Amino acid sequence: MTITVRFAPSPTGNIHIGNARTALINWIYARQNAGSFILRYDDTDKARSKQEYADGIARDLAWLGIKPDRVERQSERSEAHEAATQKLKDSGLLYACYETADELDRQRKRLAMRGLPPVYNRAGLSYNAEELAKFEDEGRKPHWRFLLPNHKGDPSQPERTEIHWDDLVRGPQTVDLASLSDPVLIREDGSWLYTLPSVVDDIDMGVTHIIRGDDHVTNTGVQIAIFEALGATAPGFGHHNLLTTASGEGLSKRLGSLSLQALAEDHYEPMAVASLATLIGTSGPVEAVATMDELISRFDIASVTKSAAKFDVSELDKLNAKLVHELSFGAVADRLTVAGAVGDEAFWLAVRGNLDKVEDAAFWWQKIENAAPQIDAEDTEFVQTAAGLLPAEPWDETTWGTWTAAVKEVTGRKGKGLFMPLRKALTGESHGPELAAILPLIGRERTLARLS
RNA sequence: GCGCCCUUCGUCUAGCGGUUAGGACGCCGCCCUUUCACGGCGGAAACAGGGGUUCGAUUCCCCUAGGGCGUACCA
Repeated sequence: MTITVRFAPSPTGNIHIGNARTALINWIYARQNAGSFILRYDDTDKARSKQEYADGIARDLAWLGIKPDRVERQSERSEAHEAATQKLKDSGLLYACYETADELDRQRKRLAMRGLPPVYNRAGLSYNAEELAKFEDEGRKPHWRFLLPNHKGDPSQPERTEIHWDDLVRGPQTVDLASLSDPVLIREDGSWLYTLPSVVDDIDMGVTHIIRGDDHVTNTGVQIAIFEALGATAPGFGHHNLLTTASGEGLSKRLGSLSLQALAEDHYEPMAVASLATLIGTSGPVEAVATMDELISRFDIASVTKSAAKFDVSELDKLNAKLVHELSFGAVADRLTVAGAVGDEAFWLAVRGNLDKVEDAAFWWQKIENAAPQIDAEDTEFVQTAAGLLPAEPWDETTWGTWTAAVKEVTGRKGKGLFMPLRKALTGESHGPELAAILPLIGRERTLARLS
């Protein structure tokens, strides 16, 4: 059986680093097992789902390096969902309820005040003809709940109230259905919540492993019950830990700065983001790896921890810089042009070690092309002397050594007093890439101009 | 309120009754380097608190505290 996983976002917003973690872990798991990765838009909520968000999700995943093997939309599968709905109704596992959201809210508050668990009372199971007539008269439409296979004191129900599964990351898990309300599967307006379509699609699409955030562990109990009610065997489950912000709050769609789109716009390397997003919260070293293949070979889903991990952007900055330092010219040539740094390979190799982001290369390009020389008053004479000792062209990486040796000889200066005035005159900066590499790029003519 | 889960250096974590409590990132120092960075070497740095159990608890049990998640006609 082909290992099949799915990433199933609802297209109701941009995806953030936490969603990326889920997508990446699914993707990597699929690749590790020669499996298939389905991108499935859970867009049953017509009011909030938007095409532009769906497009954005596809774009962000592509940026990360994820290319779905299949793309599906729940909204196009209502026939299958309808069939499953009918099946559940036929077997008496779906029942109509007429409480308003308000009434349900009050019921829960009442239970909470008495220190009781907020579990639905199953009133919908026992309306009499008179009550039903009254609801109809009032024009109320029902929403539909799935009858959980727990007995709650009802001897006609099976004994089993606990659902068990062996979680890919959390190990043996138990959910007690007796502490859960019968889930609403169909809204008053007749539309499905994500619950049933999700199970139906997972069955039909041959999903073998559901890998998602651990905010879904309780849901899993309900979902396994639905899988079984539909006559299917539940797939495997894996619940990874969630990411929080550095200050410990849960990630949410409100944190715009941690959206993939924002990260991309900030010029972070996709592999830096992917590395951090998948490796953090695991027992392995959190390092930036250069390729998806390497990430795939390094990641182990069993090494994911059970507690929430803090995602810190400053950590991303460091991984990003480290990655940039090792990027080959071929990998960045196109982007250099876009950034306005039209340099060649020699240029890239000279400056990459001083960059945090590839885009920063433009800064050094400017310094090489037309720096504003910085010459301190007390160095004026020294710099002019140095200008007079400039070797003839052609220049190469040995020119700097030749030149400074001559300058040292004549002026008697050495160390910082020797090279710093020259660096500042040539680049306008007191730090930067090695001058031996930079000097040939500047060339004799411009060097002369900057020294005078 | 109810339920589930979690708590080891600053951070991500290893540990599954007896360890000098290990690693990675970061930090500090030294070396390398005619700047910065890279690299090499070295260092500081942790078992949330309280009770048990035990010859012996980071490890097992209970309580407290802190945190995450769920508890929706969101996903």
